This record gives sequence, structure tokens and C-alpha cells, in this order.
Amino acid sequence: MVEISSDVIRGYNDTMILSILLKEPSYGYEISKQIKTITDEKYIIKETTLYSAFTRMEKNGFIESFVAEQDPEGNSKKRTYYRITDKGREYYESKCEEWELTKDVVEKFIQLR
Amino acid sequence: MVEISSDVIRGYNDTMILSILLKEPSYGYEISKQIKTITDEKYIIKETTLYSAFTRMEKNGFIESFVAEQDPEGNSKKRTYYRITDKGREYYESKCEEWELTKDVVEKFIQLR
DNA sequence: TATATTTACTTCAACAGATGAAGTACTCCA
DNA sequence: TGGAGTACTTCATCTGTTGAAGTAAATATA
Repeated sequence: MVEISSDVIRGYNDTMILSILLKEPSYGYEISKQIKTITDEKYIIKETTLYSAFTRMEKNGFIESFVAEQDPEGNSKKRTYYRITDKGREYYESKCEEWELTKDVVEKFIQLR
Repeated sequence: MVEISSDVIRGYNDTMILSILLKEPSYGYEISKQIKTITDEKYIIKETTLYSAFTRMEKNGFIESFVAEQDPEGNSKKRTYYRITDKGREYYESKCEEWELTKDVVEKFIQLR
């Protein structure tokens, strides 16, 4: 079973999270489930990786947080939602461009079978 | 100008070096020039990255070093050459497999234009 | 011949992102 | 009543990358 090493995916955790937030605001647990589903369980983001990415990206102005209740009555558990900012959208797009370049570069050294 | 961030390439510096050593033994300066040429200068490996990769990979048994003279008379500058081991070849192959998986995963989150 | 550039490294300290361990607390279902 | 699931937080540690700086021989240029 081939596994993805963290050193490879390192540069793209933020991009994955942002790509999910492009559609609508979301929160940690939900985003981690989505990443799992989208990748057919090939990649499962670690909790600490995810939450530290939130902190970092909020500091960088790529996302904004807001607290919301799980149900409208307000008698349920609180969640911290995140929404992507314009700066985040720009960053995401630059990462997509970077990916094309990275792929070209890495593939010069990869032998396909 | 799109630039490759070190966090992206992190997992593949070793792979690039090994891919060059697959053909024949080589040394630092030569390998760095080859990476530059092969990638059309899109990626230039930093000296410290390169030499720390050598140390790490030798420790892991992926490469072996030997010192050789630049010309047969032995009156020239010494170089440390590296040669890939069987373990290194295995590692390289596993990295190639991993790459295919990584590419699939990342591309689920990338928007092409 | 003097000097600048290229070749070929080494050492070291600092940094950033990923991660394991551990803990908290609430909800839901059997 | 208790276990699984949800939804996080804190903290210490690790690894690979990097900048800065230094060394020294070989080669090109003036």
C-alpha cells in the first residue's frame, strides 16, 4: 500500500482546505471528512495539521472565522466556521499555477511503468 | 513568475538526486547543474539542501560515497562522488509510485484554467 | 602576473509545518 | 450507563530547508 508522505503533501494542505472553502464556509470536522471522501480515503488529514492550518491561514488573511450554533435554537454545540477571503482566493489560484509547474518539474525525474 | 515553494518540493529532492544517480555516480556540483538543466532552470536546488540530502541519504543507506580525483594524475581537486545502492533504487521506485498517488490526490483540489 | 570567477564543498543556527500525545467537553444512540 | 462520534485545543518534538558565512583549489580574464 503506497502512502502519501507528509513532506510531499506539505505544500498543499492549505490549498485543499481553501478549495473546499471556495464552495461555502465550513468547519474543521466537516472539512476533514470531505478531504477523506474526495480522495477516496487515499488522504486523511491529521487533526493537528488541519487546526494549525486554520490558525496560520487566518493569521495570513486567507480565511476568516465565525462561531455558529449547530441548530438554530442555539441549544447545541458550537462550531468555528471558516470562510475564504479574497486574499485566500488569490493564494489558492497562485497555488494552482504553482502546481502545474511543480508537476512538470517533478515528472522529469519520475519513471513511469 | 510562478515559483516552486520548498514545501512542495520537499518530498522530492531526494528522488531527483537519486534519479540522476541511477544513470551513473556523480557529485554535488554536477548534480545541481543537471537539475538546473533538466528543469530548464525552473528549479534550482540550494547547495545546503543538496549536501544535507547527501548526508541523510548516506545515513539511510540509499547512497554510498567515494572520493575521486578530477583527473587521473591525481594532482587535481578532490570530489566526493555518490553512487546509488539497491536500497536507494527501491526507495526511488517507491517514490515514483507515491508520486502517482499524490498527483491524483492533489489534483482533486486543483482548478485548471 | 594579479585578480575575479567558478568549482566544490562544510558548519551552524534558525525556521516552518507536520505530528503524536494528551486532554476537554458535548451529543447521540443503544 | 456507557461507548462512539463530534469538535476541538495545547504542547513538545521532529525533520527538511535555508541563509549566512567560511574555506580552498582551479580556471578564466585582464
